[in-house]
Amino acid sequence: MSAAPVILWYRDDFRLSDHAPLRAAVASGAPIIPLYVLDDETPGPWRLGGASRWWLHHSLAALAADLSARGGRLVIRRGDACAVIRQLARECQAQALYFHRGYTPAEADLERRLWRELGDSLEVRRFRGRLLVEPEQVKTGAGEPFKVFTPFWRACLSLPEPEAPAPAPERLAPPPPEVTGLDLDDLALLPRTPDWAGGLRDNWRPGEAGAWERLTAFLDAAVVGYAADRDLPGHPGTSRLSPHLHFGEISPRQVWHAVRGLQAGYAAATKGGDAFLREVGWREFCQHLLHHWPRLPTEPFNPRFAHFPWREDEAAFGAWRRGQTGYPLVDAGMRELWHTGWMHNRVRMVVASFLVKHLLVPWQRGQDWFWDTLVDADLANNAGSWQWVAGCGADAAPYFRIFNPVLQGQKFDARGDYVRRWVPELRRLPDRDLHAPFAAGQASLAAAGVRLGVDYPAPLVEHDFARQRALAALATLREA
DNA sequence: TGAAATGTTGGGGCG
DNA sequence: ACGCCCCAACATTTC
Repeated sequence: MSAAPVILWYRDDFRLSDHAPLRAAVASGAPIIPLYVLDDETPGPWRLGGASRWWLHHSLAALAADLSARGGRLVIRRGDACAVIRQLARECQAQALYFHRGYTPAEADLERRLWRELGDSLEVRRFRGRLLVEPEQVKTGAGEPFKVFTPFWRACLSLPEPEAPAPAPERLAPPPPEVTGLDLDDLALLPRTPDWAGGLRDNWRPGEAGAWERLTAFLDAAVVGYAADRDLPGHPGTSRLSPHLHFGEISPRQVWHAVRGLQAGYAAATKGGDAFLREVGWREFCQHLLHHWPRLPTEPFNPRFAHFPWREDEAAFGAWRRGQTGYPLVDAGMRELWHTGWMHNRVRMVVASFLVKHLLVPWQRGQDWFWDTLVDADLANNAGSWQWVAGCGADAAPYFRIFNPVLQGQKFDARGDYVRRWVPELRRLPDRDLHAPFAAGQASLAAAGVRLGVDYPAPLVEHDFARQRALAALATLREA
């Protein structure tokens, strides 16, 4: 007579190592039902985007394989998670439900419902593990949540060191054989007609092993120069861990300890490692912000911006999405995003600033596009970062800080590697004209085979005009 | 995790 | 030799 099974509910924590709910399930000695529930039906603005669906498919495939290798079996179902779990628990007489705490409003709601509806019949246990620091662990002197990053991060760093991560269990007891689920393919997560995922396949390896491959490669090479090189989009100076962290294929605690471990024996990694962990800190900050301000993805954190005179300009928004603004750095970024599902962070700031300030398109529209196209699309990071760029967020860049896309290109892509890669029609322009083809001489354009307005668009707006217009729009907020 | 405008300074050309 | 102007180069302020 085997014990009643434990349901191990997976959601954006698709790993076996450093996984407290899994460890507890193994320790219970009971059969384990690793469960993933795709909720595609519940209406809501944050249904998974296309790139996220692609990643999810492959991450689930990797998780299923990793579980099988240890004797387990992933069970996939679809529908409202609460209803699915209730049904499954009834089917197999489960004794318990273990899962990681989530921080989005929808996840928090779901957890409350689970407790209310199933708490009497099941042992419902929630674990921490998707963040370094729980929202309740850090508060300002006044007892409020932090609204400024630097003191937030200082408070995080003053806490005791995060626990050392635990290894993956060697074996786990399989679910009862009568428990069935869907095939991964039944979820229809992959793009079909057309299959636009070629660039994603070429650039990414979803899953726990792929996450460690990235982290290891980063710590072996790029972390030493990270503080400066992370700003160069043409240089492989960043970790590219963001999608792996979003899907929980690696935990921030594992990243933390890997970096600290390296720093302990290798002084050259001190500065870069700290700068890198600070970026992990921004992730924590955004997750905390969303926890405390659930309307972060829809409403400006700074309420004054509710009256900002945004423009509805579908043509300009379309040109931005397609990478046809006439500013090479902006266009390179948007094309990198479309092709690979990712964009270098420096360029994310520039393209976002361009949309919000040069075009005056609401930041929510940009957020929507990123949500659909980024493999690391994350509700908290996306909302926090767009609000930061737009100037209405917590600890935001002041609205009047307007990036000049030409200067940003000359400064961070001086040799043009990045622009030439993603905007090949400009490849033959000399460095001095590459970031401003509209200002190049006729001879230079002709020599490079570029006809403005034919091979490459003229600028959507002129920078000086757009800058003045954005500042004028901001001025209306002060009057209001 | 800016950029542009404005102010200041100091070297050098020139009458 | 001297004052004047120009204008980088740098600093400060403003948006």
